[in-house]
Amino acid sequence: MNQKSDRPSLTERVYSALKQEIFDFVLLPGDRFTESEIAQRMSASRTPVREALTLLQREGFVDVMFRAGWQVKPFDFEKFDQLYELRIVLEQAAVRKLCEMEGTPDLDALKEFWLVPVSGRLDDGPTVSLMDERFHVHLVEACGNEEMARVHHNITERLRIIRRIDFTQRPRIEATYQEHAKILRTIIKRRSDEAQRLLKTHIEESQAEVRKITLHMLHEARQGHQLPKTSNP
Amino acid sequence: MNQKSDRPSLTERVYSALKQEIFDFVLLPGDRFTESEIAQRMSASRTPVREALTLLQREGFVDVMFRAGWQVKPFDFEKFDQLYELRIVLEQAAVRKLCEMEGTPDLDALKEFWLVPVSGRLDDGPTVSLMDERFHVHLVEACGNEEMARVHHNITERLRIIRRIDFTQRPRIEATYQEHAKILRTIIKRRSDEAQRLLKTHIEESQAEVRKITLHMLHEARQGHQLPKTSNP
DNA sequence: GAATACCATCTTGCATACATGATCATATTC
DNA sequence: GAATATGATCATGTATGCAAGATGGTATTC
Repeated sequence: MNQKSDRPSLTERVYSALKQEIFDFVLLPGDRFTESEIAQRMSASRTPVREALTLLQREGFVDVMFRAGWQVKPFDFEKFDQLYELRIVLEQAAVRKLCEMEGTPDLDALKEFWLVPVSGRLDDGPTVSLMDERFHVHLVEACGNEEMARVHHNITERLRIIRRIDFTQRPRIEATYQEHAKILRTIIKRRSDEAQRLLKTHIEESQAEVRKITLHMLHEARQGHQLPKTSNP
Repeated sequence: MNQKSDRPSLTERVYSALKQEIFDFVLLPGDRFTESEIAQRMSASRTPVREALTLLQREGFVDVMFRAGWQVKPFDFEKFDQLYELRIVLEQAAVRKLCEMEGTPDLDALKEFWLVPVSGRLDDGPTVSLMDERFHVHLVEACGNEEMARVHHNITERLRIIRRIDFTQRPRIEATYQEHAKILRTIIKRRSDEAQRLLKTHIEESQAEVRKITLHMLHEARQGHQLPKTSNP
């Protein structure tokens, strides 16, 4: 009866592709582009492109200028800070729920990856970055509140662009392994407050690191070569 | 430069109008409708209607069936519970921020309405319902995190349909006045934990009341006249 | 030479056209 | 009479057409 037809529509295809291009810096923050341009690149008409862009706009990834093209939303560090703060709020709530849960929370997948001897650890930045994201997403999903998971997922995507910067450096990868392991063990022991504290510190450290590197990159870019025309105020 | 053109587009107009119709039960949960039908009613073409519907779909207000029309999302009490829980998480975080804020939080508008002698209280259900919503929204806005406020705003809209039920009864209006006043005073005294506790209880009481009445209404509807074809499983 | 006026071009916002698949009432078959 | 087959109708998904406004470069003026 409820067809739901999961045959992916063109709109969805364009939507995902555009979002991915933003994540992959194919479209840089501040870049301007037009609907026809995207339509041609994606072999679609303007209609599904427009629908995809309307969604991306609502989610804060792009801006439209009246009859004057679209723009990838420029970096806004204040927004990033707010999103980080929100992330902490949600993940802390999730951890609290996990610790107070009746049955055993489903953390097997996480344990399998993060609770391993040092010899079993990966050191590939992009992979660990991906797994780090999954760790936090999974934590929230495991607490059983789908709406919370949905909101958290959106925030995660908004932050993805800058979070990966965190894993360009070796020490951060090791720190992530250690901290994730400790957080997991504390949750398993049901020590809610301690787990929340660890989680908060963990996220804030990552946030601080990202900010440090980003500012450094911006500084370098401003001094040296041209910065992509990010019209940050 | 950045035009931003706040001349409201047709898409936006249709979007708001449709959402309002859902809030006002002009479109009932479970109702099915078509794009052309809406387009005609709103004096627009299908294009802006589709864009508006795409947004509403993403926000969880409507469902689309492949080539078989649209449907106002049927009541889903599990979702409502999850949204209530999320509301509590966000508002508690906001209250914590308010209590720990450096300057004086901007709560004047709230004080003016809620910290009044009994004689100055309103007893009009719809009005108090509106002001109740504003109370909670304002609380989150005052804490200064726009992203948190945005998410909270969306949740508030998703819950609006059933929250108004809470104010169909006189005692609940009085309770709301008392509880809001107490919460405000506790925040002003910067007693964070106490304020959070009060807020949580306040929301949960409202939630319990709503659920009680809703179940009663559903029961009556199932027994007596036909329920709008809400295909809840 | 600088600033302004103007025109061709481009871009979005909206309307419309068309194709494929879903739906439902009717007809047909056993 | 019930169940299935069938076809007209309708709905969405996508492409395209058109209009009004934004943009940018050129010409003109002082």
